[in-house]
Amino acid sequence: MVSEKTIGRLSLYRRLLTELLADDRLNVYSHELASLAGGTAPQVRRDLMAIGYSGSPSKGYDIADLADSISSFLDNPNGTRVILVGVGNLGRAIMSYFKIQRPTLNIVASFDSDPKKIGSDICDRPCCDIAELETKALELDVRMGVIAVPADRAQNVSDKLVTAGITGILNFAPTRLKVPDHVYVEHVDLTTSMEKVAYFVQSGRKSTEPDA
Amino acid sequence: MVSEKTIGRLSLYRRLLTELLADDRLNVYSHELASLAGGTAPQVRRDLMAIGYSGSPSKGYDIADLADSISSFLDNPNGTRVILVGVGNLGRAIMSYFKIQRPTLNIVASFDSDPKKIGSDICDRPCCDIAELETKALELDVRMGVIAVPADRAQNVSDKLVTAGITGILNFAPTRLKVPDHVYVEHVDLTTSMEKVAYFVQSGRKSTEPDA
DNA sequence: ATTAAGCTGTGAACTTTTTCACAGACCATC
DNA sequence: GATGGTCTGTGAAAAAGTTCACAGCTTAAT
Ligand SMILES: NC(=O)c1ccc[n+]([C@@H]2O[C@H](COP(=O)([O-])OP(=O)(O)OC[C@H]3O[C@@H](n4cnc5c(N)ncnc54)[C@H](O)[C@@H]3O)[C@@H](O)[C@H]2O)c1
Ligand SMILES: NC(=O)c1ccc[n+]([C@@H]2O[C@H](COP(=O)([O-])OP(=O)(O)OC[C@H]3O[C@@H](n4cnc5c(N)ncnc54)[C@H](O)[C@@H]3O)[C@@H](O)[C@H]2O)c1
Repeated sequence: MVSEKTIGRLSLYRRLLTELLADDRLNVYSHELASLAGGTAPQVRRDLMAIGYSGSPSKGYDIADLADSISSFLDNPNGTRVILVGVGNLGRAIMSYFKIQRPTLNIVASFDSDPKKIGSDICDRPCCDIAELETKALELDVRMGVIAVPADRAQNVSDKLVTAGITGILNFAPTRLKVPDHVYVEHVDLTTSMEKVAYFVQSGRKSTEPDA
Repeated sequence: MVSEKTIGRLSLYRRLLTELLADDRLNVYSHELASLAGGTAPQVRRDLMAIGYSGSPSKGYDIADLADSISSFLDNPNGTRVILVGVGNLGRAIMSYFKIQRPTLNIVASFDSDPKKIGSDICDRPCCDIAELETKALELDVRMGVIAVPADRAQNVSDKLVTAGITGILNFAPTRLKVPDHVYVEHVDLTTSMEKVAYFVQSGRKSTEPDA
């Protein structure tokens, strides 16, 4: 089984490969990809081994082909439809960023509790009443949700998402969500990230880890 | 030496302890803190052992005292002064969020290249010209920086920060920064986080990791 | 007093992740 | 067609991180 860390790095490799393609590169060696990704060559080779991809000793990896292989491993072939709850400062930043993104990751609607926002379009997507979350989510056939509401509302929103059949949540609220076993949660804790950097600045310690 | 993972969890524990304090709790057991943090009891005890903190077998840990111990381990006693570069959607969200935060983490100024933003105040802090970064950073005596500029500008901004004496960077741009050895970089890669969740949704795999 | 229960601190075992190191493949050049 | 250099794929070793399991302490109840 492919480890969670490898999944994250594959996503990174794919993005780097896309950039290389745009530069008209055709092939890449593990050590080059490693250097771009901030890792080591053996690690790149292990990660690719995990998805059963093979390169050639002379040319390295075929960039376009590898990117395709990673995509067919990572992506849902029908694309992933996403809803976002909490259209505040952060929610809006995310909406605007992923609006322009690849069609495979598609934020199809947002939800809020603020009457001023409900009914309007945020980044070309309808902003709906949080009360309609369950019905709308089923209707839109969505499996993934993003939580960007204040911390004290996050667990409640999470419960609603789970009821609506969501099985993956990206959570920006500084709260550890309690969810059933079949639901995957990724916590993005910006305060902790800030405090970690502050600690390393304060202590004078240098970076040791291959990746955050 | 305290591991990077432990540093991150200590930051989380401190926030949970602060919440418990606000609920007038005085003591907490490792298994309670573990449950709030989404971890295990032995792990909490190991993490606290790493900073040399001891609880009592009968009462567990003294909440206020433990929070203080974590703070004196993590924080610079004079506070950490931070500058942010790139006042776009994301940069503004972060400015507004950390404006209200504890005085120990203080975003003192922002920088941008857009003449419309330069000179104005963003969240009560001056927005300066990126060209002045080096001089202003020295003047403000800042050691930590946040990068929220477009990907193709990130390395250039990073170089400027390093020249200005910054030793810790929180980077939101989807670019792996090249920095000298003494500089600590934390990458927050939201696209990868999204894609990870999408993968787990698509594959039907459940969450296994103790923490993201 | 004595017993019982439930906690912490920690050596040791275990698991996961990363790195090493080298056989085998491939190409370019002589 | 042999030689040398440089790559991949991978078993094995090492390192890092986590969990187990229990001794020892403290309190509460009998
Ligand atoms: N902005 C940041 O940089 C930052 C940093 C760290 C953490 N966070 C966390 O991210 C979350 C969002 O941050 P923000 O700065 O965007 O906050 P915000 O206050 O700007 O936005 C919150 C939004 O959620 C909406 N909302 C409130 N209750 C709701 C409910 N029950 N259902 C649906 N919508 C609801 C509000 O109307 C508002 O639009 C918060 O939990 C915050 O702690 C943000
Ligand atoms: N918004 C998101 O949700 C999101 C998600 C993933 C990644 N990111 C990354 O975060 C970064 C910022 O995202 P955003 O949505 O805020 O973008 P944005 O375009 O809204 O903001 C970028 C800001 O940087 C400024 N800028 C450009 N060049 C500069 C320079 N050389 N020096 C100083 N300032 C400069 C621009 O004037 C603008 O204010 C980008 O790298 C983006 O890829 C953002």
